[in-house]
This record gives sequence, structure tokens and C-alpha cells, in this order.
Amino acid sequence: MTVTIKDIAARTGLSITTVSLVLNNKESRISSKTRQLILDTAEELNYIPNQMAVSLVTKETKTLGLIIMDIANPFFAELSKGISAEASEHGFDIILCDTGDSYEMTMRSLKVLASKNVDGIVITLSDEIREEKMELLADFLQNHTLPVVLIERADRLVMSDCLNVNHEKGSRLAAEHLLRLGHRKVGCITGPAHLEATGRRLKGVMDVFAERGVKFRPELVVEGDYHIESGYAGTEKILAADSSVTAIYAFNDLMAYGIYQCLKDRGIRIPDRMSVVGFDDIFFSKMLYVPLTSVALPIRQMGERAVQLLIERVANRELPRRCDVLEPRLIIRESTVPPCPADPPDRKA
Amino acid sequence: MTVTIKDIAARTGLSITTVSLVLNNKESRISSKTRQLILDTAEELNYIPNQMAVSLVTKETKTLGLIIMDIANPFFAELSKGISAEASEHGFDIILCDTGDSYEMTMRSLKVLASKNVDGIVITLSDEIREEKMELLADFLQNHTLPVVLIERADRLVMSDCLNVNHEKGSRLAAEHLLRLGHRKVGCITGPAHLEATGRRLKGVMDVFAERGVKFRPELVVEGDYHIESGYAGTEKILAADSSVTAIYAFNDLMAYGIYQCLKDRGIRIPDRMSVVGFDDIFFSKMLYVPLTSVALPIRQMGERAVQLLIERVANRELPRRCDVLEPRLIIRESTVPPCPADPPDRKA
DNA sequence: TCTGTCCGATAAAACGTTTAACCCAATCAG
DNA sequence: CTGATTGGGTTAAACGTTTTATCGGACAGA
Repeated sequence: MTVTIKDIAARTGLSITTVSLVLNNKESRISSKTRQLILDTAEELNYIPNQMAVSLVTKETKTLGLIIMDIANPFFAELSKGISAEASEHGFDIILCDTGDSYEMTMRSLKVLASKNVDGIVITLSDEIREEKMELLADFLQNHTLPVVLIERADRLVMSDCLNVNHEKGSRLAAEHLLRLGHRKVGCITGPAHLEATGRRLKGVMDVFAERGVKFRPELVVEGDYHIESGYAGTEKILAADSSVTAIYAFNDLMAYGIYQCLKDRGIRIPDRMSVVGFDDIFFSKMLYVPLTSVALPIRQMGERAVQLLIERVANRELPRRCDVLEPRLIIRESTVPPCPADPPDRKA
Repeated sequence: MTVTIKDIAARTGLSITTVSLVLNNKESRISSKTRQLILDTAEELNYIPNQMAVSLVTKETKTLGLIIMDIANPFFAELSKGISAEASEHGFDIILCDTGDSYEMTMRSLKVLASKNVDGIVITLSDEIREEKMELLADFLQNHTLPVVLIERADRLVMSDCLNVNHEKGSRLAAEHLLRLGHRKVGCITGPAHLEATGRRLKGVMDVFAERGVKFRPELVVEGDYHIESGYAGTEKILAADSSVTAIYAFNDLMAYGIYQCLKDRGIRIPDRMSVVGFDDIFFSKMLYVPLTSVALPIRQMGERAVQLLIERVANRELPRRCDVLEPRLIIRESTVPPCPADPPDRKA
């Protein structure tokens, strides 16, 4: 049936030790004649080593676990791409666990991965996993001493390496761009208030305004939920608060699309009468009828870096804890221009 | 370090056989007292079975391989979601191999998966893999008798189950919709001519025209490459061939976006002056400024069905070869309306 | 001729399970 | 009282590797 190291030994009349030695080319003290003989018959018989057996004795599987909240979400798909590519580069395979954002599924995946003896795990955690749940999760990891890198979540409970994106910096880029263009009345449509990322992004904006001595207007900040509809609704609220706003910064691109729709319905032209900035720079933002200026996260690099951190730790568990932060960049497109003068007559010439 | 079945045996003073029997609850002839004792200590010690060891003897890993061309592509991400969900449902995990469309990587992945003893594999193949390459691949599969289901590719070389989407039917839906609305001059922007899917989609359109006795105009068919730019260029060509065309059907949504841009630049309004139909119904099509009518593929179900087929075959390798076909549906939105009368004066009232 | 080094290769234990075969005592039918 | 049955376990082999000793011989030096 399946050909094993034994078959090769039998076929060549050598011992399985010799065969194993040659196939892993350890121990140089094997005559090149024997060596070639073994290599040839292995080739001929289409020998493929049984990793189960190998792992059983070596204690390493060359497999990494990937616990992801939703593989169909472009953000995570891109992250997975980076992770997969980098892992493959280093000879690791990955077991994909899509948790659909559920805590139970996360724990189940963790057990499965431990059971399958992965060498390490990259985890993205739902925002719902906190307090008691987080504690249980941390216990499990501690218990099984599995190398882990946490994506977009630093936590004192889990003493693992982690990898974050600089949300604050991203917002700073957006805000600085807008101020530099001359905008002073800027609306913000944020993410859900309970998310850490929301707070950090908001801080970025406020800091920039403060540093530049521009008055920040809290009444122009409305909470969104990352869906397109809340971008639409948010725009209406902002306009109701102050119809002379000249720019709106949405905490993700989807909500920026909502802004586009609302402005279209109201006959307010982008970018002439309103500049718009998004966050995430998803694929479609570049092909809107007015290509969107957006803060781009280095998602793929994040995946790659996560695997690098993980593999380093697999190789050396005694490393001190590391917490990397990746920097976003601003992609400037056509949705942002200097504000149109409040009273057109002034510069009519 | 890690706790094994042996530790439990030692702790309880029983044999490892007994422990194994209880933990897998086979053999009912174990006293419930012993049973409980074992279960309790297993719990207490946080015992997690070593799947390597289990698989070594049982010959099954409860793991499926997934060879995918590009996980960052929304189509494949969605497919993976379906696959992952269904697999998880049945207690299987999946090893993800992103081949980046390369033949070499595909073969490498195949070897890795064989080596890791997956129970079966779901494969998507690059269109470049044909003839000699296909033969090598088929040989490998035959050689290792791995259960496989092939996605979107039937091949007499690989005697595996396969799963396809009914491209012809998808095109028929689009064409019928357009004809029913009254369009007679319809342009088509196809995919690359060498792809099977392109031929099948084109056939669907032509058949419908023939059946309804409407003259099909080959000069209104232009070849695209699934990228947005070719949608733009294709539109220009079609308009050059006959400026009185009233509808364009693009073989994917991205090219439809190109149509939108071109028409916008030329001041031709959608849908008043031109109806547009796409294919794929990707996420963003519903949020274009004129939501796009598009043929939707049941991608997630495809993934689910693939896993069902695979698991059935894992359970019974003697099953006859199966080849399922899933049906697309037409999502009608605002980009398609009856054609505007050729000579407005006629019906001016 | 004896001792010590190399060289080339092997024996056997170990990894953590499953499972077929077997064992012992107690119970039961006759 | 005997022989068969049953309840409750255990022994040991097997899965396919890796790896640590170990072995036998050839050859060199004394």
C-alpha cells in the first residue's frame, strides 16, 4: 500500500536506520554508493515520509495554527495570505480555524490545535472575549505552553508576543492631511465606542488638532458601526449639527461609501464641496467614481511579521516578550482637496 | 511535561488500555466506578490526546487539505469559508495551502498534504495546469490514492469527484432578462478566450438568442481579461461597432465597473441609456451608485457541497464518481431597465 | 601479533496511541 | 461439582519514524 522506510530497507537490503540517516542526510559516514542506492529506490518507490511518525518522535510538526474570526472578511483574508506565504517560506503549513467570531469556537480550535501538536498559533480575538473568557483562554495557553502571537490585541493576561497596527498614527495622518489642506470644520464617523481601536483612532485626531491649535468640535463626532448605513446616517447627523462642515473622516471605508451615498442624495459634490477620508483602503476604494483617500493598513506585512515572530519563538522559547507595531500610510486620491471658500463671491475672479 | 494516557494510567493504577478504552468510550465492560475515576483524572490533569499517535495507528487524521489559488481573492475566501464551516461541522480541520496560482506550489502542497496524511483534499486548479502538468498531477493523485474533489474543473485525467457551477445557465439568466426587457442590441465583454468558463458563458448567451429568434451580433462581442480596464476598453470597442447598443453584459463585475466608468466619461447614463449586467455579484456591486444587476454564484454552498462529497468518499472509497453542478441566480438591481426608445420623437407624448 | 582508530552500518528503544488476544475470578446452568 | 459464561481488566504488538549506542572489520602503528 503506502511505501515506508521499511520497504526501502527491504528492497536495498539495508537497515532502516541507514535509510533514515540517508533520507535526512545526517551522519556523513555513509558510503556514497549506499547513499545513492537508497536515494534512487526512494525515488522509484515514490516514497513520502509519514509526518505523523516523524512528529511523534521529533515533537515538532512544522505546522502552525491560525485562528481567525472570519476568513471571508477581506481584512482577514489578506492577513491569512501574508501568514500563509511567510509560513510556506519557512517550510511550515497552516491549519485554518475560522471561529465566526465565537468564543466557544475559539476555545475548541485551541484544543484541536493543541491536540494536533502545532508548533505555534497566530490568533485574532473577537472583541467579545474579555474578562472571564480571556482568563480561561489565558489559562489554557499557559497550561499547554503553546507559542502564540496575538494580532491586534495586547493583553496582560496572555503573556504572548503580539502585533498591532498604529491606529493613532493612522488617524494622525488623516487629520494632518485634512488640516494641511485647510479644512477646519471636520466631521468624524467613528467605530463602536467600546472598541479599543476606536479610542485610539479618535485620540489621534484630537491630538493633531490640539497640536496645531485648531479647535476640535466634539459635536461633529458621531458613532458608527462600520457598516455602510451608519456612514449615511452619520453624515446626516453631522450636516444637521453644522452644515458648513467641509470634510468628513470615516473610521472605515465602508462608512465612507455611506457618506458618498448621502452626499449624492443631497446633491453635495465630492470633493468640491466636501472632502472625504476613509480608513482601511479596501480594494474597491480606488474604483469609486471619486477614488477615495484612505488610511492603508499594512495587512499583509502584518501576517508575515506575525509568522516571523512566531517562528522565532518556536526556535527559542526563552525570548523576552515582544510587541511589534506596524505603521499605516495615507493613500491620497481624489476625494480630498482644499475646502471650497465659504463665500464663493470673494474669489470669483 | 505534556500529560499522556500513561500518566493517567499511573495516577489511577490502571492499565493504559483501560484508560484508552474509557476515553474513547469503546467496550462497555468497564465498571462505571473505574470509568468515572479515569474521566475525572483526565479532566484534572488537562489531558489532551496526541493526535499524531492516534493517527499513526488509526490511519486517519480528521484533517482535510485545501489547495486554493489565492486566499486573498474574495471568491476563494468565500469558498474557503464554506469549506471550513462544513468541515468543522463534521469534526474535520483543514490545512490551507495557498498556491498563488503556481503549478510548482500546487505539487508541493500535494506532497505536503500526502505527507501529513490528510484524509482528503479539495483542490482549485489554475487554468495554466493542463496537458503534461495535468498528467503529472493526475499520476500523483492516482499513486497516493487520495480522495479529492476538484472545484470548477472536470477532467478525465483526474478520476475524482468534481463540483462545478453552471456557467451556461448563469449566462442564460442574464440574456433572458435582457431580452425580456426588450433589448435587442446587446454587447458582451467576455473573459479570456482560452478559459472553459468563457466558452460556456458565451454559449449560454448565444443559445438564448437563437431560441428566441433574436439575431446575435458577433461583432458586439469583445474579449476581456476580468480586469476593470478591459471593461472600459471593451465598452469603447462595442460603442465604436454600433453606438445604438442598449445593453452590455460583462462576464464579471469588475469589468462591469469598467463599463460604468467609460459610460460616465461619455455622458451615457445608466440605466436610462444603457443597461448593464455583471457576473459574480461581488460584495460591492450592490453599493455602486447604480446598484448592479449581476449573476450570483452560490459560492459558499459550493464549498459546503465540496466537503460533503469529500467526506462521503473518505467514508466509502468505492463510491462511483460524482460530478455535481450548482445553479447560479440572477440578482436584479437598478442597472437594468427596458431600452429607451430608439427615436424619442415617436412616443414623445 | 596485539592494540587502537576509523569506517560503514545496524540493533533497539522510544514517541503516544489503538486493538486483538488473553487472563482471572466469580457466577450460573445442569 | 463441573464446565461454560460473563464481567472487568491486562499484555503486548503494531503504527513509521528518529536516535543513541553498539558492532565488526580493516588498517596502522608498535
